[in-house]
Amino acid sequence: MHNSSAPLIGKKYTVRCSACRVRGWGLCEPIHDDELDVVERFKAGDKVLEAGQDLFREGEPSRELYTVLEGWMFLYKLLEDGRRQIAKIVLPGDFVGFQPDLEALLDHSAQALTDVRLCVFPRDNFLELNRAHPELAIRLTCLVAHDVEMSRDRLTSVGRRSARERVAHFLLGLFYRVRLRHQEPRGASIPMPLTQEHIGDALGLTSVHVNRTLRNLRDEGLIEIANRRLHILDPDRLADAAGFDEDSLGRT
Amino acid sequence: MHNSSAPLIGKKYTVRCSACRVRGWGLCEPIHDDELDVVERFKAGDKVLEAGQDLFREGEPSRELYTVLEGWMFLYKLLEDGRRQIAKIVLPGDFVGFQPDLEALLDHSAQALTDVRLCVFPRDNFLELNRAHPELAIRLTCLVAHDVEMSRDRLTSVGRRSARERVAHFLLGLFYRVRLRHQEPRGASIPMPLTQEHIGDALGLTSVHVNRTLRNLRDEGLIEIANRRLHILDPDRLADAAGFDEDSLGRT
DNA sequence: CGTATCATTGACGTCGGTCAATTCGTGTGG
DNA sequence: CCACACGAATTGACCGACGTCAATGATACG
Repeated sequence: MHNSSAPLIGKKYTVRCSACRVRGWGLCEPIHDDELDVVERFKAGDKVLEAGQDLFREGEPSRELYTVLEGWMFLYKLLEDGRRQIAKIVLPGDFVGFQPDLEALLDHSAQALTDVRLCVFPRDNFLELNRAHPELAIRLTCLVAHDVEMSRDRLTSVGRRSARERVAHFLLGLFYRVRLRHQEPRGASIPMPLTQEHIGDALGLTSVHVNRTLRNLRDEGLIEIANRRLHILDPDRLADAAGFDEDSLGRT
Repeated sequence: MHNSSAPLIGKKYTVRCSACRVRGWGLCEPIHDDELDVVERFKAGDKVLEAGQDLFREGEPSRELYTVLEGWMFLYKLLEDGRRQIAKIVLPGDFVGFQPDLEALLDHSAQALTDVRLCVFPRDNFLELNRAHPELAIRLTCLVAHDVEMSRDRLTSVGRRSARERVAHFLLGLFYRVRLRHQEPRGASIPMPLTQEHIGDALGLTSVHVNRTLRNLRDEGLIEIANRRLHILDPDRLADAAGFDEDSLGRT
């Protein structure tokens, strides 16, 4: 199991903030270049995870906070009997692990979809750092507030849209989100490390029904999934199928 | 239409922060008593809304931020064809209207369930206020982060729980949330201004199915709804029906 | 009283779930 | 290079939870 590009496992260096791949996206975006060393001194190092591994699990105490540098993850919750809800697909630049009470136990889990490299912040004194750097605090608030928006969007899909609309909406949203973030070639396709089961667990569907829905969309020439990549063949008609609201494409 | 207690409409005075009913709950909780006048000078006044009125609507520019002082509201999103998803039940002490980009258009609407009194903050310079008061900024972050938790909880319900589990979970969660907040008599009942349609729109169900589900729970002696009040008759068995996770009762 | 809103209930339909078999794809060992 | 293993994708047959439609009550309010 490894990323599409170069494997991460084994590379043991620590990313310098000044050369950080997500300099423009992560928590540190509003931090002045010449203040960056304050954050860098605070940073506890990098962490590398293989695809399929959990970064943390619901019920554990929170020890660290993370910015994803490379690779994809997802956040999820489990019910007692094993039913799973995936709450968020995490892309490079996303900040994970924050919760209202940093002393409390974690209320959700996080798992790597691909091999992943993370920037690690110690939990202790994290609020101090924010107090000392109001810009950081405000940026954090905005990141979290954006999570609320995405989460309510998803809730609206799962609560009120048909399976077809949900899948179309999800794929299109993911597509735009990835395209905004990756400086990658601007083709009409993105990497697709999610299985149909992942998609189902994100949308409140079974993988079987996701499969049928994807086949419909494929048969109609709207999308294509091959080689672990998602191709958007007809964005307009896909947006129709999604009942997509173009406004909701803010800075994700 | 009016609140269970005294009607709000017509009372035109402005609540003093020092006598604020939600002093211990709202955004200002961490603000020192002797600093409170800074916030008070920032406050733009009170606003009163009748039950059923919208405070703001999706797509409008954001002008103000609010703390609910009295009464209940809900946040919701509409699809083009009118389907509605209720994202949050808003109680006194809750802060509403914040979004990642304060310049952007609102991505959701807010409506009063009962008559409501709000504390109004101007949107402009709100971030300045936060910059000047790091405690406020951090408190805001925590409030927003708590919204994420609640939203993901709801998502998990809607995505992965049966109608029965959803309804039981929702009622129990609301019950605890209200009880934590109101200094009210600690009986086993709370006010219930929500219609069955509201409950359905919050849980991704139709009002008809909510009705049937409520009847089941009532027939089994778990709950009772009468006189616009919800009575929890058997919290333990209701928690069973919900597959309720007792951990998730943090400081809501 | 008349009207409006909400709750309730029955008959019936369907979207999406369940179960299970088959195929595909990719990585592994011989 | 081939045989095999294992997870994921695919497909069909069937089913049931929840939605739709529509009628009837119950309450509240002007």
